[in-house]
Amino acid sequence: MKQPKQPEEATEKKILEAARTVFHRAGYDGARMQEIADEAGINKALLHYYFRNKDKLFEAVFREALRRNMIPLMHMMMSADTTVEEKITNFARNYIETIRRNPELPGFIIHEINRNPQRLVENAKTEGLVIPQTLIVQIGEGIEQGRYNPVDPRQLVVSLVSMCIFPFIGRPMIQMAMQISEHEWDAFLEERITLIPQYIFKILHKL
Amino acid sequence: MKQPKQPEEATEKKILEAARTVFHRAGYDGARMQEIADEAGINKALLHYYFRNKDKLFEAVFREALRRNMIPLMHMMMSADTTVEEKITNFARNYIETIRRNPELPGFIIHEINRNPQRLVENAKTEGLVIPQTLIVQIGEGIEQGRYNPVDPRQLVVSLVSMCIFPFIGRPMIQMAMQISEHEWDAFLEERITLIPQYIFKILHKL
DNA sequence: TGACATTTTAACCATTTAGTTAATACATTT
DNA sequence: AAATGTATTAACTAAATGGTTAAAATGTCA
Repeated sequence: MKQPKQPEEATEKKILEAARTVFHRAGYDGARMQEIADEAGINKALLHYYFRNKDKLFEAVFREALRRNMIPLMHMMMSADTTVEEKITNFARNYIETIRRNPELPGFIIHEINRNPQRLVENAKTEGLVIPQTLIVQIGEGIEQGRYNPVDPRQLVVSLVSMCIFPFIGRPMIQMAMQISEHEWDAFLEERITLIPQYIFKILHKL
Repeated sequence: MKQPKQPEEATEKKILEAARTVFHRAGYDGARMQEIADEAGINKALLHYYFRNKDKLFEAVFREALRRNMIPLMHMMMSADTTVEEKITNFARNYIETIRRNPELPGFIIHEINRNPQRLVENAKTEGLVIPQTLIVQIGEGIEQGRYNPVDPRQLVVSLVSMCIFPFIGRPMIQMAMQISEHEWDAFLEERITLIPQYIFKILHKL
């Protein structure tokens, strides 16, 4: 009568997927253990069997989200063998195309970090999330060599990242203010992939 | 023995202030009516006497937050008697200096809008939050007249707004990634007030 | 097959939380 | 000062919620 036992680890996976869905939509405070259990199609007690409590389950979801969100950023800031221009172009495309498939990700992470900034610090330690400054340094060198306008590299990078991330967290506001229909939204995002690097280069490059 | 009755409306004000503090910090789901009562220094039942329930109290806080956050935006997009350049410069200064005094505001609003996008639509109706497109039109005209580069005005305005708002919601991430100390943060923000318009003009203005 | 370990469930428990009630304090008007 | 309406409180209630327990189902392997 009962379902057969799941093959190896399948349950844990189902739980994590369900937890991701619910936590991403509702945040830690808005998420209910019962809802996660329902979403996973299992008993609530089984959640506690696999993950001792809500905190532990959340932590697993948060860690994965952080990784998924930060990896494109770290890749941009690091990879030694690309030019400034390549890093910026790749980042815009890479980030927007990746996050597009999980558009609630940035909002989730940012909300949870602001709810408890300490968590970021601790995860940074254990997960080795030290963000390398290669891009910043590279821009600095370009300025010294007179190839770029004398901008503050940090301000420029923050602007780049802002322009890529904000549309995902501010979508309803943007759509309303700019009168962009649901139907137009995808094209609007797509356009940004190429526009944002162009903007940055206008700021960076000497005329 | 008991405190004397408060002068006229003072209690309602105290409650709203306390509710603002708590809701802004914790969001709707994270806020506790008891916590708000404590913060206001009153009995929990008094909350329900002034505002029938949590929803009604929250709605009051949310409406005020929305107004405070959107007014600078609307002012920029509207005011008939300023140039494109003035609108952009004023907005960056006005928005950053205002929000700086309530840095949790954008995060609060964005989180709550994403939790329930419908609320934005309804508030827009009742509060008359129809955002005028004067700035967009003005930029369009400037392009037609050959004074500006042929950019998409909406993309440009979204970029402007992104650069102004994101630092407030992404602060912990930015500080960590860019290695900006608490002490340096204020100066970093201050710099953006003038930098952001410069960036925008580089994109907009013909060389 | 049957003993043993692992996985899953139903039912339960303790605490928290939004909201209510009924009584009390206070101010105002007569 | 008595009467009346408003503001405030302490104590309570019902529902929701995270977590537990003990038993049942399932798989493994000697």
